[in-house]
Amino acid sequence: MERSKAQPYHHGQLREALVTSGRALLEEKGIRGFTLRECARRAGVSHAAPAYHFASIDDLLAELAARGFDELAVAMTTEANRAEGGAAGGLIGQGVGYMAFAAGNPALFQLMSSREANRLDTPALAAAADKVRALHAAAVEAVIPHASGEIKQRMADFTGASVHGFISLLLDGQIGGKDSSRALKARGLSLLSAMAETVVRAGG
Amino acid sequence: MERSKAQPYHHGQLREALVTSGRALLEEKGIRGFTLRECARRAGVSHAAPAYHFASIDDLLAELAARGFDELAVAMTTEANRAEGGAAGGLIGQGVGYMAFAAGNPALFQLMSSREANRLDTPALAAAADKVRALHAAAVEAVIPHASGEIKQRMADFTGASVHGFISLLLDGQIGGKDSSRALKARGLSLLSAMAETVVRAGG
DNA sequence: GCTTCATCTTGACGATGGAAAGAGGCAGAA
DNA sequence: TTCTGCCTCTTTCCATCGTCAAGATGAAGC
Repeated sequence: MERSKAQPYHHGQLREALVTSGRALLEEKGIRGFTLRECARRAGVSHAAPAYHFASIDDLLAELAARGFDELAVAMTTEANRAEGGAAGGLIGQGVGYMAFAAGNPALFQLMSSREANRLDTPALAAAADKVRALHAAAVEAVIPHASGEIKQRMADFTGASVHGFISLLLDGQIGGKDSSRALKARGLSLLSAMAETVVRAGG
Repeated sequence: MERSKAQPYHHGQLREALVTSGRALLEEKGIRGFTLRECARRAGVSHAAPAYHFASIDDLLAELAARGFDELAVAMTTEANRAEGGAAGGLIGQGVGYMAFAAGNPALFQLMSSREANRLDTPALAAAADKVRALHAAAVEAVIPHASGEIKQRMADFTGASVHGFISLLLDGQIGGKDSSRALKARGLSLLSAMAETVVRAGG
């Protein structure tokens, strides 16, 4: 069969291409609309080609989730570094990065947030999620370095739950149904600053 | 074909049977492992029988989610009524009911929490979710009846996000990985009481 | 008893995830 | 250079899925 130069027999970058097309497909069709064959189609290969790179569709989803956590970590770090206000500002910045990532990649974020319900579990995914958690714990630690371990953990629970819960409910339409994007950002920032204040108080 | 008395041609309660088997299947196999045909099999009917009662598989999932919200509302109300400590105790009770329901029905809860990602949207589902939200708003209102509308809303955001975020992260293994069930309950209660205290302070 | 009609079954269609077998092309050995 | 082996991709096949269309069943009203 004739083959154009754009689609040689050996793709060469198929794994990356599948991750890219898969991520787009996930956001377009949602978790339940995601199919391996459509990913392959968009990457320009046959439906069985992905098998060599991903053992199963769940393996590809797990890879997408793992890369999502990597990217989430970058977003959190970037915003934390840009923020002013010392350690507390850094913690708020992490929250901003977290929410911005979730808002920008809602379906991927939901996949990451419900990998248990979707039965996804690979070492790479666990490690990527661990890294995000460590980043968050370090930010809390920086705000209240002299507090007890228990208080630090409680504050990490509290801040993590607040940020994750707020953006999750928002993306799911449970809060702020008719508010403007601008107003929602203000509500998010308000939540973040109140949250940071609570942590600071807990450290004193 | 011969038919046992247990499986007459007309099931009679098929809709209810499908909801029951579907709910069990959801918890067993997760959202991505859920199939309409398996629901029908467990209900003892042919694979096409559900079509008369549910327009599509998404329609059945939406029904499961809607009933989940109904049940969640009952759990919240029951715990709130049982709680002591006035309005603040009631708010805490709602949180206890919320977490208990989520912990007892993790897959269903995740379905309810990501219906956007799963593209589920029916009037009954929206109404059931609204009722839960109204219940929560009323509990906050009862704690700080004299506060401004903005503060009430902010406190509802805050408490909703805290409770939802905590139990979501917990069910997904993001927090409390190796802790005992007892310790986790304590952490949850600690979070709830701190949360209620924050609301009370916001009202003064 | 007969009709009617909601309910359920059977059978079919296209699509999916996955396995098996074979073709294509690159890279190292001769 | 040519040959050989292996990694990659295609083709073909299978069981299963959701959904549709057509037919069978039986309860309820006449």
